[in-house]
Amino acid sequence: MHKILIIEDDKEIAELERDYLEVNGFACEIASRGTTGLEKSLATDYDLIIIDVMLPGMDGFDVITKLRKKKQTPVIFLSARGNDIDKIRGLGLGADDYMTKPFSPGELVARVKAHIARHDALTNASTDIITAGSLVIDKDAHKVTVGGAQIPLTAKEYDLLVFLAENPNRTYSKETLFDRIWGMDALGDVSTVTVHIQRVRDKISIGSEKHIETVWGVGYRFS
Amino acid sequence: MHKILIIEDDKEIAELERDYLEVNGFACEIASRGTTGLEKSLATDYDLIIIDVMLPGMDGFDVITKLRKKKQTPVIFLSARGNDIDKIRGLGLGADDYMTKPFSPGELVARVKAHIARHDALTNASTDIITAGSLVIDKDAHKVTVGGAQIPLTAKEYDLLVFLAENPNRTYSKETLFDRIWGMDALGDVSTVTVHIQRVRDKISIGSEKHIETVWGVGYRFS
DNA sequence: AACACAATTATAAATATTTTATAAACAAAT
DNA sequence: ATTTGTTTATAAAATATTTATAATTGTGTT
Repeated sequence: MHKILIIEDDKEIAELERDYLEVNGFACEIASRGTTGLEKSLATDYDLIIIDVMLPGMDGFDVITKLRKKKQTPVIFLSARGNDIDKIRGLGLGADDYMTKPFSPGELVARVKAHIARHDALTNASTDIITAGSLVIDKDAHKVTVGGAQIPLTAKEYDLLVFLAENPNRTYSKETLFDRIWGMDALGDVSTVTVHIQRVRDKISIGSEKHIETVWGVGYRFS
Repeated sequence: MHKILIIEDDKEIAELERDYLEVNGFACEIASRGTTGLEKSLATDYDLIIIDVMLPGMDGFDVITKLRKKKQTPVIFLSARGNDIDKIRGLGLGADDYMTKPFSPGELVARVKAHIARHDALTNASTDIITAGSLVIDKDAHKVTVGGAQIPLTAKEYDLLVFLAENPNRTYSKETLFDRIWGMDALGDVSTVTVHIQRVRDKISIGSEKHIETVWGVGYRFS
């Protein structure tokens, strides 16, 4: 089983997180101060650490800065203000994910699972991994995971998702997608693409994450 | 003959396990309490111990924790809840295998045999062992065992299985498998691969374990 | 702003196609 | 002669595509 450290001074939130994570099969420890959190994270090899930005004494920024000098444990940052998230990104503090409060526990669990799944995939000698939120695509294993749960995709669905995920933030017309995934010389209706997009969305949809957006009158975009 | 200790407070279940194991040639003893189980396991060198998590007085976690300080006897853990399994894994309690109730006696016997077979293979100076569930591949001896029973595989079947088992969680197309196992320059139909996969599956199939998965439209994957 | 209309996309279900499983016949090798 | 490997044929399963209908979005008009 995987061990998770929660560094959070609000006891209620910390216990809420712990309960949800334990129900989902993770072993959790809680540190209520930045200093104790840092000590624990250096002493033990956690699979993932959840850090709140606002902490008494040593704040989340300090904790991750000092931690990163020693270890590369995956970190999810929690903050009440979107500003902090920008700051973390800006400072290149090496957080692997960010969530703003308030967040749904389900979303937290999904993200934790995604990070664990990615890490597992990486340590199993697979190197060809694409990640987006709680979605993890392991190209070696030809496996797709959302929030840790494996999603059964058919070959075409998989190809379509991988193509879009490998080229995020670009909009492709249905014609282009058909050419790229079905082959230039394939003949058929572009409505096939619509249906496949629909099926992929169905299968990978979880919580509020919407990976494949519709660009009206133009096509689809992964983001 | 191999000696097995069953630590289980439910008399009916304990006797069911014992009966099945004895029919399969194992000598069994039963301990109905954690304390007596621990004493017995320390006093005698069993080849394998089956421990139920829920026990009166000292529970399964305590038993294995205390046992592991002295001995490395293989242990199979039984639990009614999947949660416990995670806990065992998470605490690094050194259980070698886990089963959730309800389980089929046949499955239990198969796993017991697999552990015994692996143990035998290891103590006979063989080092090149691949294990997956009740499947044991001894590359030194060029022997494959499922639930303790030796499986006669032909050369090609063996090569195919070993290749897949050595590269788990990776999907290989029939073309790739053909190249790798039959040689790049071999000529022939890829349906040969299909047939061999089929035969290997036939021979190593036992209970619900499905080692070789079909990735539809793509290939096969060992997991 | 509210409405109607057209264009586009979503969704569900039916049909067609492809891929794989299985068994058995055949060929090759030891 | 017997075991092993390969090919072939057929059945079964899974997936792809088309089609029809519903829902949504955009646009122009009042």
